[in-house]
Amino acid sequence: MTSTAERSSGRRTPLTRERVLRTAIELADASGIDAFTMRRLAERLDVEVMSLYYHLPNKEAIFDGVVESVFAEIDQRVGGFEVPETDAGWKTSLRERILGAREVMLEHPWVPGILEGRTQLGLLRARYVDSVIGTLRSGGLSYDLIHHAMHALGSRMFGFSQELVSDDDDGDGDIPEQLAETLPHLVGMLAVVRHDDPSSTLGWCDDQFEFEFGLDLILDGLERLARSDGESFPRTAS
Amino acid sequence: MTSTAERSSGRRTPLTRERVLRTAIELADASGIDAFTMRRLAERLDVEVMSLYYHLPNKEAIFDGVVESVFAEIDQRVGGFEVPETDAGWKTSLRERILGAREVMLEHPWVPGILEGRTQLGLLRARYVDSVIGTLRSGGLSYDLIHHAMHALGSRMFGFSQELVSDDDDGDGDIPEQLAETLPHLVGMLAVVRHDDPSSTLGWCDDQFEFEFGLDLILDGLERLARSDGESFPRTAS
DNA sequence: ACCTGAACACCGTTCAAGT
DNA sequence: ACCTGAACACCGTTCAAGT
Repeated sequence: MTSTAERSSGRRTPLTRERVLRTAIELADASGIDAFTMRRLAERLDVEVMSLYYHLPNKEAIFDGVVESVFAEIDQRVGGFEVPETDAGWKTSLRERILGAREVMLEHPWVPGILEGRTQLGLLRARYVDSVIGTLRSGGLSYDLIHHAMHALGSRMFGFSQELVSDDDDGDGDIPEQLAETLPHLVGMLAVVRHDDPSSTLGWCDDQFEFEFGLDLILDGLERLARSDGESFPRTAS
Repeated sequence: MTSTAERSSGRRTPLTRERVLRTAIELADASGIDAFTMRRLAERLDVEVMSLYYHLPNKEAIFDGVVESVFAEIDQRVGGFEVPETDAGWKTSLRERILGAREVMLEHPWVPGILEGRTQLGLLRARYVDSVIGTLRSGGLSYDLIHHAMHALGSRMFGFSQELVSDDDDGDGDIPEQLAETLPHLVGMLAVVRHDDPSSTLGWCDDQFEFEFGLDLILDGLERLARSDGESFPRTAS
C-alpha cells in the first residue's frame, strides 16, 4: 500500500532493466507464474505496458534475465562458484552446493517451471554448472564419467525434481475403495507410508528427505564407479 | 490434403470425445505444443471451435484425456501393466518397462511438458505407477524403500528426464573463447566429450545412453540398499 | 532518451441460439 | 442431441507517436 505522497510526487525511481527484473521476481513470487503477464508487471511498476519493451525486447528476455538473477542469488547463498579445495571431500561439497541451490529454488517455486524450457545457458547459470563439474573433477572423476553424472543428476543438480503426485487431497486425490483391486501395490504403499510419516511437510512425503535420498543415491553410485576404475571407468562400447 | 469429394460429401465421421483426443495427439505430434490451440484443433477436425466444448469441458480436460491415451499406448507397448513373475529379476523387468515407456514418450515429445503440471493421476497412469511399485515389490523391497525409490526415479520412471543444455549450436551455443577462463571445467569437459563421442544423436550426447546410465545408477543403488537390510533398510530418524 | 495510445492478431471460454 | 455465431475478457507485440 503506497502512500499518496509517494504516488503523487511523480515517478521517483526510473524504470531500468534491473528494476523490471526485480519486480518480475516479486510478482512471480507473490502470484505464481500463471498470473505473470506483461500487463500485470507494468501495473505493479506503475507504468504502461509498452514501457517495458524499451528496456527488454520481450517476455522471453525477461525470463532469461530473471533466471540469471536467481543464479546470482544462488552464487551468493553458496558463497561463490569457485571450486572448493577438496578438503571435506567432493561429495560433501557438491551436496552442500546443490542443497544451497535448492534453498533458493524453494523460495521461488516457479523457477523450475521456466528453467526447463530454457536450454540456452546464461553466464551465471553456466558458472554454476561449471562449479559442479569442477567439484566432481576435484574428486578425481574423469570428464567422461562427469558427463554421464551431469545427465544422471538432471534437474536435481539445480535443486529440484519433479513432483509425481498431487499434494492436495481435494476431489478424488484419495484412492477410491473399489480401486484397491486394480491398484494393489499403490494402495499397499500408501497405507504403509502414510502411517510411518505423520510429520511430513506435505500430504505424505517429506520432500526434503526424498530429495536428499535421491541425491545421495546418485552421488554414492558415482563414487563407487569412480573408485572402481579411476580415470577410465568401463563404458560399454556401442 | 483432403479430396474435394471427401469434403463435400458432408461430415462422415461424427465428433466424439475419442476422435477429439486422437486428433489432439496428431496435432501436437505434428506441430508441437505451442501450436496446440482449441481453434487449430477445431480446424483440423473441420468443425467450429465451440463444438469441442460439447464433448469435453475445456482444454485441461483434453490434456487429461490425451495423457491417459498415451499411457494406454504404453500399456500396449509393454504388454500390459501386470507385474511380471520375477523370473528375470526385478531390475531387468523394471528397466524394460521404463524403456518401453520411453519409446512411447519419444514419439510424443510434447507429453513430458504437459505431464509435469498434471499431478492428478488418471486411472491408466495410476496403473502404470502401480506396476512399477509392484515390480519393485516383487524384488523384495520394503514399501518404505519403494516410496523413496519412486522419488529418486522421478520423471525417469515415465521414460524421460530434463534436457540440461541446448542441442542446437546456433547463436552462442558454442562457448566463446574468452570464457575458457571463467568456465574452465565446462570447457574442459566439452573438449573431451565432443571428441569421444562423434556418433552421438544430438550435439554431443547420446540421449539414450545417458538415460540408461542414470537409470542403472539408481536401480543399482536401490538393489544395494535392499540387499543391505532386506525389509527394513536403515532410515535416518528425525 | 524514455515513455505511451491505439491497434493487431491472437487466446480460452460463456451464453444464447440454431437444427 | 449435437453444433454454431457473436461476444467477452484477456494475451504478447508492432508501430507511430508523444515528451
